[in-house]
Amino acid sequence: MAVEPSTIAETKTAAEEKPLRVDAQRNRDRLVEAAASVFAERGIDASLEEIARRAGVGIGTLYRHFPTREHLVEVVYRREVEGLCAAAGELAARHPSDVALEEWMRRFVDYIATKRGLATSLRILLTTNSTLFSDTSGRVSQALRQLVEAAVADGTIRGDVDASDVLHALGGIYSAPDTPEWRDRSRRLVKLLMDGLRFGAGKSVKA
Amino acid sequence: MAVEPSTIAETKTAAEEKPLRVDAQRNRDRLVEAAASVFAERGIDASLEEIARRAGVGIGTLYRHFPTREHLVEVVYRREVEGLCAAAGELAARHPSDVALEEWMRRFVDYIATKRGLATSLRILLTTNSTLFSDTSGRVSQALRQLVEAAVADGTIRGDVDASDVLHALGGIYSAPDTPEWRDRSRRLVKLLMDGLRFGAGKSVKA
DNA sequence: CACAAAAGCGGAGGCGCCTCCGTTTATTAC
DNA sequence: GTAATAAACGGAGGCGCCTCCGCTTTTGTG
Repeated sequence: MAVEPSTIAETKTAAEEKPLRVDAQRNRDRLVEAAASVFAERGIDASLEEIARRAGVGIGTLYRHFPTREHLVEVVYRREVEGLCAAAGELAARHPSDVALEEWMRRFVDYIATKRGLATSLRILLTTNSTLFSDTSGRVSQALRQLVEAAVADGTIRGDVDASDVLHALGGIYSAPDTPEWRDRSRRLVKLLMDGLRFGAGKSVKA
Repeated sequence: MAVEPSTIAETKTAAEEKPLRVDAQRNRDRLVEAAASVFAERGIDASLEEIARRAGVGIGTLYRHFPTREHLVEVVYRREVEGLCAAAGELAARHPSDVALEEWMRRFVDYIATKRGLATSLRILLTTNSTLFSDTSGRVSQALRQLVEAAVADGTIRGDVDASDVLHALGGIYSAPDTPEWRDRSRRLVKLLMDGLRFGAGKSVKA
């Protein structure tokens, strides 16, 4: 899926199959953008007409590009994963490795918050498109591994853990239903986890 | 479907919880009746408004009785199972036991044909209402057992099989997707199965 | 029977889904 | 540049979902 022409998903589609007419590509991008924000704020059952409206295109255009709601959901989902993974590299480049890891986990939590709503819709997708999940979950854990290994390597977190441990530790996030306090609690969990990871590290960033 | 007027599901609801006003009960019955026939001919996604129309009631009435499509589906489904099980007893009383068994299996096939379409909707139901399945499948296998045991007992079918064998043999029906010839093939399967069951029976009904 | 309260009715109305097709815009060829 | 063709646009229209609430019918009580 074109990991990066100019960062993420928007332009990628151009190179992908048929060279789509420029207006078509522009509209498609707008739709994805609009869909991401509308899904985020109204949930997965948001009105497709609102998405079209917000993208400034007709409803017909939306349907031409995305014949079903699920198609649109999938694209948005993939885009989010893409962004999350790209963030790993950027954070690693810009921050001390433990901070990068912490920040990335924070974003992961937000991402899960989105996906939570998508769950039902994804369930449907998974029956049709089974590559989707293995595909993306592989990418996510790879991104996490990169961060964890870097932090272990330079001693900002303890050495006796690996990426799958951390992923497991984050797993607890799923359990909480959609209570309003869910987000806060998850953040606390991330902080707690980071404290644990930093404890007993070879050295700390700012002694 | 209505296996016959005053045996089954229609009237039962009255006694079940609150003694529903007579007009309400009448409308409810009409709705179930209409739903059964509309679902049968248009599939599970049939318009609820058409059901209301066919029942001769307003759409509001439909929604008052059945707040969601799934509620309505469940009632229809249960009613069908009820009919199928009741048929076992009646067939046993009116026909030689092997003929009763054969006829019942034929009806079972038709029932599955209906359920096929319902599958998706039922999947949703099952997450909510998990008694439904165990409940009904128990009933069905009990009905089958009754027929098989009777036929074994009077020697019209071979003695080395039991109800679960037969149910298993019928299981193959599920495998076929929704080809148009599906129904015919299933009938042939039933016939074949019956021949196998009669073969080597202690005696046959009409020597 | 009469009357009030409770229960139920039904359909208008607002919204979303999705298709269809006449119009517009980009692309390609000259 | 212009013309021809293909690609894409967009929104009207038809249908279904579901809620809401003023009206009707039943039921209980005397």
